[in-house]
Amino acid sequence: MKFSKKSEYGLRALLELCETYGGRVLQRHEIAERQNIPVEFLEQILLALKRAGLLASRRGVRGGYALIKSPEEITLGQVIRILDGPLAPISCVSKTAYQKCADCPYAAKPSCPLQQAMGEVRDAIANILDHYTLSRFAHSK
Amino acid sequence: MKFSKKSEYGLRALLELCETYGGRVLQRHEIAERQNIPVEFLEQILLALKRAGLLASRRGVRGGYALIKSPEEITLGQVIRILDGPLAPISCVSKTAYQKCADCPYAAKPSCPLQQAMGEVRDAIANILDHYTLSRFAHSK
DNA sequence: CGAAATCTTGAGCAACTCACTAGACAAAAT
DNA sequence: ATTTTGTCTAGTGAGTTGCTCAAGATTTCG
Repeated sequence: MKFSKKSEYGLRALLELCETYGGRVLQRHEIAERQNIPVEFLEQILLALKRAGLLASRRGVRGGYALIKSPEEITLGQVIRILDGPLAPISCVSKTAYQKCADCPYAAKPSCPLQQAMGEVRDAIANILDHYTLSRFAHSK
Repeated sequence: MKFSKKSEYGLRALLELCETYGGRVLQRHEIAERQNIPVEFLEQILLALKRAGLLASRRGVRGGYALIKSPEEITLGQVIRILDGPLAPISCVSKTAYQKCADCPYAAKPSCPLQQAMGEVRDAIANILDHYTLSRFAHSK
């Protein structure tokens, strides 16, 4: 029931990018050094965030990465879903990636006790993370 | 950010055991069949729950497993921690298994933004699961 | 007592995921 | 043209997950 390093590194990297938002770009090695993250691994994370539309990048000599959206528009939930997949603790209660349980005897029935409990958990997690913006995140530093 | 099959199977097995609480014992194959769980795998789960003091067992011809505590006294949080380990999404916010982050630059500082956000998540999860009893769980079936 | 039924223990294993590494390639600046 | 950056794809070692197997211990019943 843990978040991966990917999410953790991703959030820490965004923390740095929030600071220079609207200003200069940051290069991967700058982020990596300040946040103590293996640079090639960080790269994959930054690229994923770029593909998801959160970051822009420029190659070449004065290249680097920059936030493309304002920190108020980005939530921790978004970031974690990009890097770690759905938040739901079991897939039959996921709203973004629902999947019917294959082996659960309650799958066919009208209600499943597990689903009810896990649904509450999912909602609680999503409620926090989908309302926690990067601006608040970065500001609490 | 998922719970394992172990927790899922464990909870489903306890669902069955709640039904016969105070009455007869259940054998692993009965539970396995009804809940559609591989019997040898289930066994490991039942033994873990036994070692944790939730179940009693008897060997031999009329043997089987039975709940040793009342369903009101057992919470989903307890069960999941037994089978899956701590609930916290990152170990630096775990109350039952705290561990200082090795590489985080905020580890030394007075406050860490990640810790604050993840702490809220941890509390929300624990709040639900540590108050959700097996009796409520089984009753919602 | 002895056989059958059941739990107990420990080991093993294939597939997968995680965290990271490496290397070739593309584009931008000088 | 060369250097500096990002881009992409693939690989890899360690660990975890989900499960299987086999040998043993204990209880009941005939």
